[in-house]
Amino acid sequence: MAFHKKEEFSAKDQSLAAFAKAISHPARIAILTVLARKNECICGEIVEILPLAQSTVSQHLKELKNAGLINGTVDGPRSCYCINWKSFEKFNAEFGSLFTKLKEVNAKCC
Amino acid sequence: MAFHKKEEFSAKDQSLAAFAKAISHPARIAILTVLARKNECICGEIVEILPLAQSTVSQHLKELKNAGLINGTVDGPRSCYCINWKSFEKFNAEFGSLFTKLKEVNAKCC
DNA sequence: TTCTTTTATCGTATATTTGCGATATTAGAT
DNA sequence: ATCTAATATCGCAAATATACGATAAAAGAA
Repeated sequence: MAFHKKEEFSAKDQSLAAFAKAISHPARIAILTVLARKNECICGEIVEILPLAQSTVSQHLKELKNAGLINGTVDGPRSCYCINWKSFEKFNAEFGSLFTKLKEVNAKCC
Repeated sequence: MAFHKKEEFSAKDQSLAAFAKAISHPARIAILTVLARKNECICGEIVEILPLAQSTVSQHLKELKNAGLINGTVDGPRSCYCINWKSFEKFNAEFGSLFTKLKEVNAKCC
């Protein structure tokens, strides 16, 4: 069954995989780009830019937030999101070190 | 419906998302690590190391291959895999530039 | 209070992913 | 030709992801 096999892998691999999953949909990469580009932490503006329904965008935002890649604060009837640079940088380093590690341990093959 | 909305995003975002998806499962990260570490391009050895059935590992290998992250060559009754460093490096750069780009266009918020 | 705007959440449909066992398939060994 | 070992693929079940419309919630404006 499609059961929690994921948990049998190392915490590091799980963490990196979770981060990768967060950015494994073009809509979420587009959202991150919009968040970085706009001066303010938009919300409904994202809906206008993306070819997706409001509820769908809200769901993607939730996933990015759960992954820790963005922060969200409530401002009246609207929500203000922005990139969590700290954790984003952490994941960036984590990913970079995967590549570095792979290269280091490599010993030519095929 | 869960329809091809993905195709409405930029080619670059789609490409990066596809790469992220390829490494969005700890088993696949573990496979990449094994492939990099072992001197030879293992195959069934991976099955022994991972807590997964042979058919499942074979499927993960297929996905990594489809994503272009590994190469596979048939050697008698067995298959020999190794990391495709060229495309892996390409994706690494692509990912790094996402982070760089986000930082560049950013203009403080929240 | 009632209306409006903005966003989150619920319910639902469909698609994809994950995983396994069983069954091909391939090629060397007997 | 038959057996064996290593892999890939098929068929299936269960879980998760994607997407939408409808509805709830929150707070300012009328």
